[in-house]
Amino acid sequence: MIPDASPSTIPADDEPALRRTPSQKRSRERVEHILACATAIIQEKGSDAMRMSEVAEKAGISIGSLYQYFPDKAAIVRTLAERYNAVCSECIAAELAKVTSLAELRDAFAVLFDVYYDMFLAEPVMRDIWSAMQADKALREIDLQQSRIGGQLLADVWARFAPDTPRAAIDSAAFLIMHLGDCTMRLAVSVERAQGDQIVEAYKRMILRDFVADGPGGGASLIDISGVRS
Amino acid sequence: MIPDASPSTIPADDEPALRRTPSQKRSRERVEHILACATAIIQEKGSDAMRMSEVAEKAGISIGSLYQYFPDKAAIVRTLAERYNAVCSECIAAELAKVTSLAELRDAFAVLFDVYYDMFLAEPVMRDIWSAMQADKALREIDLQQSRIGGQLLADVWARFAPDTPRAAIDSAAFLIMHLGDCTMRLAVSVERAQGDQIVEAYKRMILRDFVADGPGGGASLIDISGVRS
DNA sequence: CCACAAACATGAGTATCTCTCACATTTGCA
DNA sequence: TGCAAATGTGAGAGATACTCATGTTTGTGG
Repeated sequence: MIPDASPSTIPADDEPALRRTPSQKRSRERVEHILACATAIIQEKGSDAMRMSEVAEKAGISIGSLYQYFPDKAAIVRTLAERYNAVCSECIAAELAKVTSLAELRDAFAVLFDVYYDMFLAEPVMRDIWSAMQADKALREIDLQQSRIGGQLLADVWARFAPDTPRAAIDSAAFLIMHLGDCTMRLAVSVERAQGDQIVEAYKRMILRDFVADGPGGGASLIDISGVRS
Repeated sequence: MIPDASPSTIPADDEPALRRTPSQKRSRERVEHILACATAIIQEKGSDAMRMSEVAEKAGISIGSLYQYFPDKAAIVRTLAERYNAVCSECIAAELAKVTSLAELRDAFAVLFDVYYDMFLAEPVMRDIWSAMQADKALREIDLQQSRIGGQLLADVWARFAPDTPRAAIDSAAFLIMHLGDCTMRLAVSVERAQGDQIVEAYKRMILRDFVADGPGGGASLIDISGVRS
C-alpha cells in the first residue's frame, strides 16, 4: 500500500521522528506494524480519538515498546504524513518526467491531478492525517513544505520549456497551483464521489485555462508571488 | 473587534454550544470575557496547548464557572468559529448587496476578497481557530458549512444577473470559489505580508478570469458540480 | 556451544489534563 | 425583606500521555 520510506526526513525542530533506530529485524518489522495499526485506527475514528494504549494493544505490544520508537503521539502522525508526502512527490515527479514540451505540460497537468485524486481516493486516511496535522504548528509546516516540493517539481519542468518567463513567476504560480490542488483534493474526498469528481474536473479546467492554455509564459504572468516562504 | 452574535446557531449534533443560557447581566458579560481570554490564549499558543484551567485563571473565575457555560473545550472553539463565520458571511453579503449588474459583479469580486483578506489580517487568530477545528469532525463540518453559506450568497446575486446560466452550475461554481478563497486566505496569512498580498492578488485574477470575465454565463460553464453536499 | 554486551520489551507508576458534583453565594423579584 | 432561581466554587474522579527501573532476547567473538 505505502512503500517503504525512511521515516522522518523532515524532523520537527531537533526531535527525530524515531527515538531509537531499529537495527534488528524484529524491531524494524515492529515499527512497520505499529504504523499499520495506527493507520487503521486513524481511519476508523480519527487521530484525536486514537489512544496510545489502543495502538499498543492492536499491535500486540506494550506501551513501553511503542515509546521505544515514537517519542510521542505526534511522531506517529508525522511519520505517516511524511511517507504519504513522499509518495505524492514521487507521483508528481513521475508524471512530469514524461513531459518533453510546453504543449505536453497541459496534458500532464490533467493526468497529474487525476492520479493525485486517485491516490486520495485509494487512501482516505490521508485526509484524516492531514486534519490531525493542522492542529500542530510543526506538523502544519510539513504540509506547507509538501506544497513547496510539489511546486518546485512543477516549476522545474515548466521553466525548462518556458525559458522566457521569469523563474520567480513560475515558482510562485506552481506553488499556488499545488497548494490549491491539495485543498481541492481534500474537499473532493469530503463529499460524495460523483461530486468530488466534478470538483476535481473543475479545478483542472480552471488551472489549465489560467496557467497553461494561454501559451508560453502567458499564464505565469497572471501570478507573481515570488519567493513564498513561511 | 468581534461584534455580538448569538452563540451556537449551528450546534454540532444535538449539543448546544452553551450549556446554560446566561440570563443575568453578570453571566452574559462573563461568557464574553471567557471567549476573549480564550481567544488571547489561542492566539498566543494555539488551541491545543490551551488549558481549561488557564482560561479560567486568566478570566479570573473558577473551573466550575467555565463549565457552567461551555460543555467542553471544543465548545469554546466552536463558538468562536461560528462568530467569525457569521462576521465573514455578513461581510460577503454586504459587498454583494452593492451589485446591480453582472458587470459590477467583477468589481465586487475584487473588493470582496480584499475585504475578506483584511479581516483575516486583522484577526490572525481566525487561522488558529480554523486549525483547531480541523482535528474534530463536527467542527470540520462547520468550516464546510461556511463555504456553502458564502457560496449561496454569491450564487444568489450571480443567478439574478445571469438568468440563462443553469442555477446548479452557478451554485457549484460559487461554492468552489468561496472554498478555495478560504484556503487562499489561510495560506496568505501564513506567509510574510508582501507575499500574502501577492497570493491574494493571484487568486483574484484567477477567479475573475475564469468565472466573471468571460461574460454572462461563460465562466459558469467551466464547472458543474451540482448539489455539493457532504 | 557459551558468555556477554547491546538491543529490545515490559507495565506499573507519575504527571497532567478534562470535566463533575455537592454545596456555597448572589441575584431578581414579590 | 425573604425566598427561589440562577450562578459560583474547587476538591476530586476519571482518563490519558509518557517514564523508568527492570527483565528478556539477540547477535557475536571465542
